[in-house]
Amino acid sequence: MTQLLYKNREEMVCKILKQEILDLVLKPGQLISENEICERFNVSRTPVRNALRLLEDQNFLIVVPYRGIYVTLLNLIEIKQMIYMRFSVEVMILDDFINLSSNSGLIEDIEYMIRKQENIIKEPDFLPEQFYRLDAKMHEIWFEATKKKKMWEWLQAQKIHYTRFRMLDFVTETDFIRIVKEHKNILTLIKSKDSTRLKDTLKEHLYFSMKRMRHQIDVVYKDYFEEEPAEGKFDI
Amino acid sequence: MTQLLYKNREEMVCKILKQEILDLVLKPGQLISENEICERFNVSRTPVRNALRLLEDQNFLIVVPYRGIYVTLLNLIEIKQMIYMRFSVEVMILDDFINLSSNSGLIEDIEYMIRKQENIIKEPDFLPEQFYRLDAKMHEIWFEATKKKKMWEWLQAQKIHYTRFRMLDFVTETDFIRIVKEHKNILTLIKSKDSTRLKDTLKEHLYFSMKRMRHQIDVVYKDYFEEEPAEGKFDI
DNA sequence: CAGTGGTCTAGACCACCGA
DNA sequence: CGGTGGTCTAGACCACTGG
Repeated sequence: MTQLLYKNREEMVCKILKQEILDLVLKPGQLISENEICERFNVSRTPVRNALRLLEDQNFLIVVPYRGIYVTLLNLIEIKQMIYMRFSVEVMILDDFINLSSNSGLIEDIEYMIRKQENIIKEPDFLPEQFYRLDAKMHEIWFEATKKKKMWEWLQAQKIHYTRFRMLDFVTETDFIRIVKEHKNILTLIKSKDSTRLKDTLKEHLYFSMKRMRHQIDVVYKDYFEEEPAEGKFDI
Repeated sequence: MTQLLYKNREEMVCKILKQEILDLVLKPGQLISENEICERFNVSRTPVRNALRLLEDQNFLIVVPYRGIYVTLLNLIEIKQMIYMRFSVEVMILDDFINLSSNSGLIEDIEYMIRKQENIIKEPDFLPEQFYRLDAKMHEIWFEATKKKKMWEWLQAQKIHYTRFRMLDFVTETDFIRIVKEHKNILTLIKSKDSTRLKDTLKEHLYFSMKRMRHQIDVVYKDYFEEEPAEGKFDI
């Protein structure tokens, strides 16, 4: 039974709904109902409510009292600010990282991660998720080395909107070769301890997905996003 | 009745426990029990469990399955990383802020906040909480102006440990005059658009509470903190 | 009004811990 | 073993929404 795959019904409901939201089976803006979920999974309200509350905390759902529960729309403002926060923090972290007395072993780690990235995108049955996992692992290296692991966890916890955003990105064509090339660039700059150019390259790297998606956002996936205030559009 | 002060029993339990934790009535490390809470407030497990889950999410409690629920210890590592994140982000924000074309009105806002701070600390029945609220309001100005309000909210949401840390700070003697002086310094540097010195001053400002508390942490409040790995002690 | 969520209870049974 | 939390159900009643 499905039962055995999950610790409990709450987790089952939560995980399944989450995946459906990420996969856009449940569309941004869509209405869902407590009772429907109860019936669908054949469980009582308690585990369903707990699951829904979790999903609300994680920003997948928004509960409107006495009306209904909606899948959240993607929020470009939040995504931009998330990227900005990543950028601010990572600039400083990398600055610390290149000044670490003994980072030679770590540089090898980074080189290894990049090689893995190169290999994986060549495989015929390659899945974008795998790449994003490797990408995250690489960034994690310098957070860990500069003893900022907790910060990395916080940043990860808040990136829900960003995650779904990237999910759209899968559908679109993603230029993994370019991404790996940028990673190599970053590595070179780390080695040469070129703080200034590192900053620019990192900015380019983190903001690239936003630039690439701009058209898709404005046209194809328009309904999945919250209205933006007009002035906010070009000042990422 | 107490009932009328709160939306529901869950909120009542949550708010009261939270305040007791912040006030150190419930001490870091202390064991509490679900059943005790139920009896004490005369409510069933459901609202208590929900309240406890919220407090756990907010890092006030840690639930150890089948054993008990403990008030969390303060975690210096997290506090340090929180300050670091504040610092990284705020450096960049202020850099954007001083380059804003029209920030003259905003500078007046900052001046106004600083004046209020000066006044409030002179009052005889002045409470530190009021000062911290004003302090937060001031920092918020440049987050808002650079359109990074969401980021500010995220940072606020994660500062629980930091909040209790500051709570200890109340007990200790806090040099509010110095803090206001630093604020004035920051303002001057904003006006002169001196990005480099702004960075240093901000660092000093944000890390000051940590330095001041160092002795208290190591001696007086030792039991309230988690063990730190020895090497982490001096590398904030 | 009917429908949705919001709140809560009582009580059941299970799973794990430490003595 | 006894005690703690972990999970879940069934069912009750309330409060707000929209038509």
